[in-house]
Amino acid sequence: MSTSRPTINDVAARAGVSKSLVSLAIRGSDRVSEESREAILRAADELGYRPNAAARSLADRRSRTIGVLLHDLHNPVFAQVLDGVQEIVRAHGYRTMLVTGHGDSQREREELTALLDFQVEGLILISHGLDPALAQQAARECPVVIVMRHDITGRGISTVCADDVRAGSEAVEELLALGHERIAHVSGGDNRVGADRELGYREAMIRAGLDHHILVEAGDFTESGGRAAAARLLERDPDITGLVVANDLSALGAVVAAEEADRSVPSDLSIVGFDGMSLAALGSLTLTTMVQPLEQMGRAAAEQVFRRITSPRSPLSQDQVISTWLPRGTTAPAPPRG
Amino acid sequence: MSTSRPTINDVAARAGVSKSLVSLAIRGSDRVSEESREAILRAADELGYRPNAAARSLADRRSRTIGVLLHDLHNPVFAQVLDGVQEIVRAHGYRTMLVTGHGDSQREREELTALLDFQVEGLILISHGLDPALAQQAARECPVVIVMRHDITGRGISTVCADDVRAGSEAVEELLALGHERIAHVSGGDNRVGADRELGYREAMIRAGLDHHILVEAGDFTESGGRAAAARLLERDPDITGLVVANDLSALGAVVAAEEADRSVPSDLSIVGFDGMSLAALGSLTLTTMVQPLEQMGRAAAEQVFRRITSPRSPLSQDQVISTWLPRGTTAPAPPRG
DNA sequence: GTGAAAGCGCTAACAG
DNA sequence: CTGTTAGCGCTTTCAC
Repeated sequence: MSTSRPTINDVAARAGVSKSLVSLAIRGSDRVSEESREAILRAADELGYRPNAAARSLADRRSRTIGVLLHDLHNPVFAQVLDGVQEIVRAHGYRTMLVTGHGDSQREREELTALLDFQVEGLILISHGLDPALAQQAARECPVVIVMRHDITGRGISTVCADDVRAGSEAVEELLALGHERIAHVSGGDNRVGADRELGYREAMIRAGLDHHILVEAGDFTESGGRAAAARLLERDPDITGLVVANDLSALGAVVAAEEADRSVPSDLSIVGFDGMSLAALGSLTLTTMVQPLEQMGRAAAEQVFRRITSPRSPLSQDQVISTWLPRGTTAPAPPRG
Repeated sequence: MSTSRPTINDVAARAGVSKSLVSLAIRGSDRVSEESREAILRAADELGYRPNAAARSLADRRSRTIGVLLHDLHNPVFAQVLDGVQEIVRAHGYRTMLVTGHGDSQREREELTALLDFQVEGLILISHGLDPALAQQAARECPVVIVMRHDITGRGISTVCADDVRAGSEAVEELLALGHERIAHVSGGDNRVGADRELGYREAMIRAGLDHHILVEAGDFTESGGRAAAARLLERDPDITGLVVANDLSALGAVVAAEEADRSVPSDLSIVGFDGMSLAALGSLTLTTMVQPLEQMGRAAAEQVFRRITSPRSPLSQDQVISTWLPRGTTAPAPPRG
């Protein structure tokens, strides 16, 4: 059991050398004689020695750890971004320490604090509901990269985002191209990503001269929120033929609402989401969506963190990635006017 | 920037006391005079002091951290278990350190090693493909609780599992009750969870005198694997009316395969999954499934870990939870015999 | 090459 | 109540 693990001293004793030499040998320094190295490695192996990470990061003053705050784990979208992050972090020989705040700001603060207490060397924040003050505060202690929220800026903060306004407009424009006019919107609630997509929707509608058809109900990026909001929209205006929904997860909810309202998708009603989440293509239901390059965003974020760790004076970046239209099973030409 | 955070010494100096007293005050000991406490807390606050987690866990010889290994983050099922885990871990004032192995055994070993190097006080392993040797090795260093794999046992290992054999049988029996006879199975590949569910399927078929209709194709717990396996089954025997699929994720894939084979679900073909994953109810597609109480399993696992941390000699448990039939949109009475 | 000594920031006796 | 003294396990000068 926890009969305390062997320490560097045990190895040193067994190999008959000093602990400094063990330290060097373990980390593969070349200033150790072949002979000593062998003895040390063998002793370590026999003892089952492995360095204590806490001691090392204390002495080293670097944790070799990147902290990642995720909104939550239920939306697979975050997992996709995380994959990109992990790939780069691992490549640098670092580890990632993952926490989630479940969209609760207080909880996010606690978790972030815990990461900082652990002396993470960099922070990647992936949460659309993130409190800007939190991020700015964290940025005083280590490099911070924010994914999906370009509006949070400040000293020490970089961002990796899609152009959500443009994506919002493009979703509308694609529906327009399919002949839709009565296009409503399920928004993403009180946060910048949602607000931007909604803005894009509104602008595109106005540009198309369809201001009078602008119709919005608030969702919250969850499946149930999207379902409820879509239901309200369909009740307010049964003539809607197109629905632009703030993200894929709530768009899946909107599909449910559509069926409950006896609208068949896509023949009666076209639905578009955002994100390109991996599980959005299921069964009969393959969601049309504005895809974001999620893994790529994760990689970009991690790369930026390491750039800043390596050269703290390197410039802060504001990466922007491109969202693209991915037509699948929930969109079709507008039904003939009734 | 990282201009080194204030330490306990800085606080002590500023408050005009010794660092031991600061240590006590910070942790809320009552052996500190009201006067000193105030001075210390104020100094700490002014300096923005927060204890260094690495130093603390080194001196304390406890990390107050529970390590969690997850198969991967793309199957929302794991997120649900994790929620239960986190709830309990937080309640104990501990933190969780989360890693994933993406189903790769070598990678799982690395990540597990990293957790142990960090001196986690307990380990919760949630990965159906887990290598038993890995778990047993880890159990020599700290209490280990394995979720979903009752077959991995050993000194220091507890388990929290559903009775997958029974669940497998029950899925079949429910289909039998709906009048199905030609019931095939998409398995979960080379791991015990999958094997158990398959065994349950086989046993139930045999008990029903339907051995000659036993038909199995191997999936791998992924959506695409389920889709491919289901497609093969439908080709091998077009008369199948029921499909028991090893987990929800692959069941969703099976639904796609069914539609591609022009079988309509559930009127032509009933499909059952396992797990009760939150995203299995989407749009027209609400999957019938054998639900496991995922959050509860997570809580049970965490509670067991703390029980073992608190009293190392407390008995190893083998918790078993109940899977229940949740009929939804992908099952229906068997079509009349052609 | 190798070892002795001095910390990293914190906790934990043990005296006062 | 409070300060002193030792470490926790590891890295890192800096002599030899």
